[in-house]
Amino acid sequence: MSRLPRTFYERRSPDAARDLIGKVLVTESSAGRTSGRIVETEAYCGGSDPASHAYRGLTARNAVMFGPSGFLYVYLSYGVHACCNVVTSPEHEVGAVLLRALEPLEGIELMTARRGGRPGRDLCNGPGKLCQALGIGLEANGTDLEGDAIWIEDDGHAPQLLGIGSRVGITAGTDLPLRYFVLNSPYVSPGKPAGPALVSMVKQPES
DNA sequence: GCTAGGATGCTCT
DNA sequence: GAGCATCCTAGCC
Repeated sequence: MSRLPRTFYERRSPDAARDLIGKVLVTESSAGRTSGRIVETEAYCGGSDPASHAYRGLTARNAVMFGPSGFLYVYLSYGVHACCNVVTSPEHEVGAVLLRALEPLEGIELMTARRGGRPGRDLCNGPGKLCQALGIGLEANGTDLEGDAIWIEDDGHAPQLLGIGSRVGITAGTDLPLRYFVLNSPYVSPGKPAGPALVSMVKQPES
């Protein structure tokens, strides 16, 4: 079990989004430790991607995306739900990876309580849900993933079948295959892709 | 089981 | 003032 170093995040968002599948997101607070395996991500490519918050340039909300890689960008969606991104980009570029779904691993009781008693796969199968389950709120915006509150670990696990398709819940850039997910995982979010659901699938070597 | 629609408040034009 | 990288519930099959 090793934490991902900042160099892991210092590359193009689609590459980082693909390689984050199978990694473990961990949060630790006074309430306890919770963690889950990442089973779904989406890449947002800054200035070249009309669906990205960074597309229209630097604002007070998206300032973290324009900062160094390996930090958390958390924003409020639809005025109700927090959504959690990891800032990933080579130097002088802007990009982020949206974490959409997790397979719960540790602290399931705490997650269930945070989610109002909802059991099983409904704990983390959506961007708003996983933030709620792991206790990630707007105050986590700008958190350093090399700190001791929130980080991502590599436990050597890699999914055997990786799906690549269109992103979910957006109205621009819908034709870009920038959504990565574990095929056949019951923990992937139920949202309907804006474009083709499955563009391609990749077999990973067993690890 | 599936689908449609309302809630909700911040952000940007 | 409109639009949103969503979630939940009621209603229907």
